[in-house]
Amino acid sequence: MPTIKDIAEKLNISYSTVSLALRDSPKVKKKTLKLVKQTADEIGYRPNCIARSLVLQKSILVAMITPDISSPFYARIVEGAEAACRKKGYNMLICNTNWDPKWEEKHLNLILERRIDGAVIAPCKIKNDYLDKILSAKLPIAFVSSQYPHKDKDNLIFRGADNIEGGYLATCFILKKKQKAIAFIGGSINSVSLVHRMEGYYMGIDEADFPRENVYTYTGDFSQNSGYENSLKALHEHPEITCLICLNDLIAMGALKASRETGRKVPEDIGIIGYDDTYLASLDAVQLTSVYQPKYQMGYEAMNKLLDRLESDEENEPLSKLLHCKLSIRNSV
Amino acid sequence: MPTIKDIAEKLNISYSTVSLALRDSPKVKKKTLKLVKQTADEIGYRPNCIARSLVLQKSILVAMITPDISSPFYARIVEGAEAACRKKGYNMLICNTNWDPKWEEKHLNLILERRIDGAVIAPCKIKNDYLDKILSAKLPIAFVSSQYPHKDKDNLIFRGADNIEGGYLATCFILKKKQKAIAFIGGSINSVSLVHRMEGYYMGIDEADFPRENVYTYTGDFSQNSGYENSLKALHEHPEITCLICLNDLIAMGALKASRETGRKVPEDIGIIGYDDTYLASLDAVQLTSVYQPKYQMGYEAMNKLLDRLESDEENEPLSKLLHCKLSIRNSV
DNA sequence: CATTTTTTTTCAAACGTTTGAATTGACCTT
DNA sequence: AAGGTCAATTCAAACGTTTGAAAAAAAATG
Repeated sequence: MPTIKDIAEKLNISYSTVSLALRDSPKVKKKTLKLVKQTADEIGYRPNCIARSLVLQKSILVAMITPDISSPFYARIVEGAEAACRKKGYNMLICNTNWDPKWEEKHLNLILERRIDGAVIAPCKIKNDYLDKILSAKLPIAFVSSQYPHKDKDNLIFRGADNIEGGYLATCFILKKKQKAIAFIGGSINSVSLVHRMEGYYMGIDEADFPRENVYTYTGDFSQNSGYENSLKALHEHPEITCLICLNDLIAMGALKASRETGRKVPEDIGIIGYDDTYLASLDAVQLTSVYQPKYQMGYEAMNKLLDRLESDEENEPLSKLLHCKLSIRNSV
Repeated sequence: MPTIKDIAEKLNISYSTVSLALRDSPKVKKKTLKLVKQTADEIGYRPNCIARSLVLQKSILVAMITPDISSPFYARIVEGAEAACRKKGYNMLICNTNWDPKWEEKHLNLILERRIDGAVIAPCKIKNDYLDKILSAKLPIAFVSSQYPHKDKDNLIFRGADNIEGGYLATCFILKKKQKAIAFIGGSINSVSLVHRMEGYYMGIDEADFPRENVYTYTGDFSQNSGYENSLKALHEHPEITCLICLNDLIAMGALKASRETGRKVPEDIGIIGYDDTYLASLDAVQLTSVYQPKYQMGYEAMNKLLDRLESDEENEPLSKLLHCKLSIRNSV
């Protein structure tokens, strides 16, 4: 592949001049500039980003770390982040952790070694030693979806939805109608956002004076299958349940299936409410009532803020911002 | 950030030795090796991939270009590709083209400049001048999903499903039952795979001696909404239609909605068949019969083959491989 | 025409690695 | 004691850029 030197030799000028010319420096004579660009085209010259990165000490490369890029929730966040990158001319590395902290660590290490300029991360665990280490290593990081508890918390970029609000909206809504018993389906408490969400759920429950002994909890992971099995179990152990509160839409899909299989009609016999309001919920065949989170916006703003920080030090709006949830009411409650 | 030189100075040895030691060269005394690694740990040394890439002339970085990473079809392909990268220790850049050849070109250019080692691409257009240029620039590229027509075709890596077979399976299946009229919904012919798919569809139609004048075609894009609108139009213009053949699952979702809204029951009054067999089709609430493509496998194998080629020149299995489709029969026909 | 000023070009070091060739020093042979 | 072998280390160039400082060339000034 041709280099700057090749152009220089061909034109019999120094390669400093070529370098300057290629970047439209006003220092170089217009005639030379044109000549340089022309021969660059001719021999098919491409700037070498690697060399450039080495001297400039930045890579114009940024990473996005998510637990599961194939989930409709994270996919939408990734989309937003990608859009922000595209707009600013950055490239984005995508790293899937599969909910495994080991892989999260591995990816973060690689990011450090690649001298990536920064990363947006949707952490898969509430707290991590290596995340602390990375944060003290001053690698610019933005958190999305889940806030990270860190001593220097006020200096962290974060975009996520108000999960307390989201949970609160959900239980308020379902308890407007009379419920005999309700159950939470899915989600082990391993992230801050879930803790908040539960807090919100219970706020609504207490406010409606619904007896806590009629609230059951079934923990599991975030998959459709886990939702299915836990719902079956719940409906079997407590047939009086009139509403399944699912910790995301995928789980709700499983709950829908379980309800139907046990001969219950939705929403007549049982209510089901999801969380995230992914496009699954909006499918005509599904029509799931769900708590909307501004996923795209979260991804976009987190990345955008990160890139802002990379490019200048002036900060205008706050680093951390909690976005509002709202209820997408459809036909499952 | 500390460098090799820092370690060398601290230990009063040359930095060549440090470099060797860090990579476990047998040339360096065990005692020194241990000492080097220890101090590297102490001062928090991280190898600098950029410098390394510059001298080694490779970046251990690979790109995946897709039209739409948020579509369940491509997302699954990306997952497969990502898995292959992870296994071999490569990082993957993800590039979204949004079905826009302009962005495809831009991404390819950046890939060239970044000295990315290679790319897997799911092209958004049947033919492109700049893709030709890139191919002659000898950047290792693997095609996935859509085959690319190129003079040096036999030397291209490709993994995709047999779309002729897939289309054939679909029409054979629906024509086992009696149909009055059928319609194709969605998809403009801009990719080789679609051409093949249509060929397959018609193979089945002709084999069943179904009259071609009872076959209608409605073109559009690949979105749910396009599926919805085209289906409405089709059912309005030709109420006798008894089956909608959708060019992907998203379109089928729209068709499902349109059918329901016009008071038709699925599958009693109208049959709907999708393509790709994404997890949308498998949702309990949806139960869409669809043509399965091995998406994950396509992504995985394309990337894997690409990485193989990057690491050695020996080729054992063929570069290009057409995978089999099969019918996932559910409850919509 | 000699000076000064301005424009344009070149020099050379730097970024952090890798690596073939050269060097050093220890130990063994004869 | 000279020569040879081997292990361990060091030298120095290379990868392809950028950039402040120096130099050269051109233009303006008196």
